[in-house]
Amino acid sequence: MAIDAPSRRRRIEDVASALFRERGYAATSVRDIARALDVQGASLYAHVTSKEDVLWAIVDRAASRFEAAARDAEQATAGAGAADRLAALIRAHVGVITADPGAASVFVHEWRALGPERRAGVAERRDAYERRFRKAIDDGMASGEFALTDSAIAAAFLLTALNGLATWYRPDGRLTPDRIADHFVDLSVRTLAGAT
Amino acid sequence: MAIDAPSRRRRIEDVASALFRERGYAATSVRDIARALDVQGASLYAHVTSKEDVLWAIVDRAASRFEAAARDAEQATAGAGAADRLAALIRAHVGVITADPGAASVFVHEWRALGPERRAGVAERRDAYERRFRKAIDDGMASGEFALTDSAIAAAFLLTALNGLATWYRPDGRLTPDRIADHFVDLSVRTLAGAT
DNA sequence: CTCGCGACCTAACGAACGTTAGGTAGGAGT
DNA sequence: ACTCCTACCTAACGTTCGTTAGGTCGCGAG
Repeated sequence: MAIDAPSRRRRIEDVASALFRERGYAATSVRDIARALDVQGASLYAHVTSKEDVLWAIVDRAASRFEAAARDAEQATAGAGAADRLAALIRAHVGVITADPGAASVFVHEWRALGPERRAGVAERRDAYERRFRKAIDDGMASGEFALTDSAIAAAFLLTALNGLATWYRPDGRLTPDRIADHFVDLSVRTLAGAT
Repeated sequence: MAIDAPSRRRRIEDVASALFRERGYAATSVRDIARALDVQGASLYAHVTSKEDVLWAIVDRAASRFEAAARDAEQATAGAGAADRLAALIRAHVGVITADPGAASVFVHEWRALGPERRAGVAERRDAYERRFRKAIDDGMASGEFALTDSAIAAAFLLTALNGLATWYRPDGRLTPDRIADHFVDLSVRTLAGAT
């Protein structure tokens, strides 16, 4: 086997990501995933223990990527101001989404389909992740870099706009991930720091 | 029958809206909807011809509301500048979402579950609706009210942020619909008109 | 050569799905 | 009193779902 051939398990998750993104988890059957791999539905169970397990693997990996990217962004801007830190967080967020839009979209939209305990865990990680953005916004308000009357609604506004990228991004689109990140940083800073 | 008692059909659609919003169309069974109404699953078919028909009714009505609200907003700001027109469009959008978050959320997220012909029709109406925002943004760029380098990505950014409200809005939340509209207009204008 | 193993197959399971058929109860209109 | 009509019921249909069982094939290692 070639050294970098993706494992069968991994290829299943990638195909499932794309299908879950397009139709949603509930509307995608195990046989749909198998058909995209030119295989019988039952054959997947040699590599996978359940359908929800595939969803969990996708969501968990995507969550870890977002977390790692945000951690790196914060470390790289340790001494800088809140606006620079937020810009780095946004670039990291855009980078994770564009690197794997399927997984990112599933993470954003389909995690509700998980069982109660896993869903609760994801909700917690999601909240912690959003708090990093929230903190950067609050710090920016405190330092005068941002001019806002309500950081909670600004954070919700911004994060939804950022996450929307997972829905509409296409690798063959007009803009490269870097250009999109540029625009997103620009738009976000305008949103928060507009002249009052 | 009391004059303003909602019809049984309408009550089914309202309950279905809420369930579709929470779990998605595919993950909600006809028997789930029936259980929420304290009725057997098969009993719904006295009022409804199919599950997809319920989805279609919800989506179609929501689409009509968005269209009517946008039309009114444009008429009310016929002589004003692009920024004022966009502000009116945003207020209208927020108003429709907060008036019926279930239907709005289903319109935004679940229309993909419709059959091909209906889905295509909704996609077209959706595009036409978004073009109204796009036009206001382009007009604002032309008149100098907005300072942007790429109206397409700004429109996508903005519309996703606006639509996100359908996901996180709760009637018993901290902010009234009017206050949310104030914030959304403020944030949007900042996003588009930031000092460059 | 043979052994084991990864990858796949067919067949089938019970459960849940959307939907249909046919029937019952009660209230409103004549 | 009789007849609709609305609203609901139980029972069942065919299909699809996620999943299990058991078998086949080919290939690399000993």
